[in-house]
Amino acid sequence: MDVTEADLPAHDSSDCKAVNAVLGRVGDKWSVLIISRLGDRTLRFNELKREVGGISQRMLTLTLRGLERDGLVTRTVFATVPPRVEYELTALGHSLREPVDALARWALEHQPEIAAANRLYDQRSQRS
Amino acid sequence: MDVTEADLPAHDSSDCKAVNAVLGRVGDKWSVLIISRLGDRTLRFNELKREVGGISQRMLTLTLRGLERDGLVTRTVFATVPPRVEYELTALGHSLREPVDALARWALEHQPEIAAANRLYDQRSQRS
DNA sequence: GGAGATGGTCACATGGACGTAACCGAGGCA
DNA sequence: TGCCTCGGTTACGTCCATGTGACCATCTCC
Repeated sequence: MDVTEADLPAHDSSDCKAVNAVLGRVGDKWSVLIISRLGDRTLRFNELKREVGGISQRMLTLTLRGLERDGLVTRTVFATVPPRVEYELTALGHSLREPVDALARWALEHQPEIAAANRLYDQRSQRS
Repeated sequence: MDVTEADLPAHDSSDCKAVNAVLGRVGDKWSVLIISRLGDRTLRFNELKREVGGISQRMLTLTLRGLERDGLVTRTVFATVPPRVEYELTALGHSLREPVDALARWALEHQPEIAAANRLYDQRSQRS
């Protein structure tokens, strides 16, 4: 049987676009970190900022807006003073953690091989 | 028990770097497409260029170099004339397909939800 | 009265990602 | 002689993502 077509997950252009959109999100360092932090509990804007560490206010806002737009997090404003805004993973956001964690596990598992390949490659290119 | 630490896949900074390196690769549109194309058979440079479609020669070279450096593909030069160069997934490269395909499957599966969330978000922000 | 926290927005700068096009060297072919 | 293919490399330009720092309004606390 011909599996060459069947086991490519994204083959037509519309599928490809959807996959690339998700891949773009996942390729984004901040999105992944935020989803990871939001995994166990809801966090407020500045809590998130402190927890993630190193993210600028602007990027946090932008990233959260993107995640919200994709239906991965919910934003809840409490009209207290000072204002309080809580971010929480949606069910969709939680379900994304599974494949992302799988990828992270792969990265950790194969990190030594990648590092070794890097060293080998750099050694060779230096020799030339 | 306290699982808040245990089930975060990347927590210390070195792990985080490794994960981000892989996430960067995966977030790269071309890398994923190339790995996908190389999944079933080895391809030559221009075959790959034609198969992927829309990639510039420069980006193909750069992306392949990156993948080679990470030990995901092998580059084999045949000293024929005209020269022939074949690219092939390594075992490591093949193993990466599994989590990446999982992510792609997630994307396809949840594409309608994401699209719906997008529409809803855009509607709301337009109303404001 | 002034500073700080909260959750942003806006203007600006900059670096890196990416595309475009030219060039290359060896050989086949007309 | 000159053009084509293959598999690049290099120079150059452009655009977008991201960081920086200022500003805002409101309330509390010192």
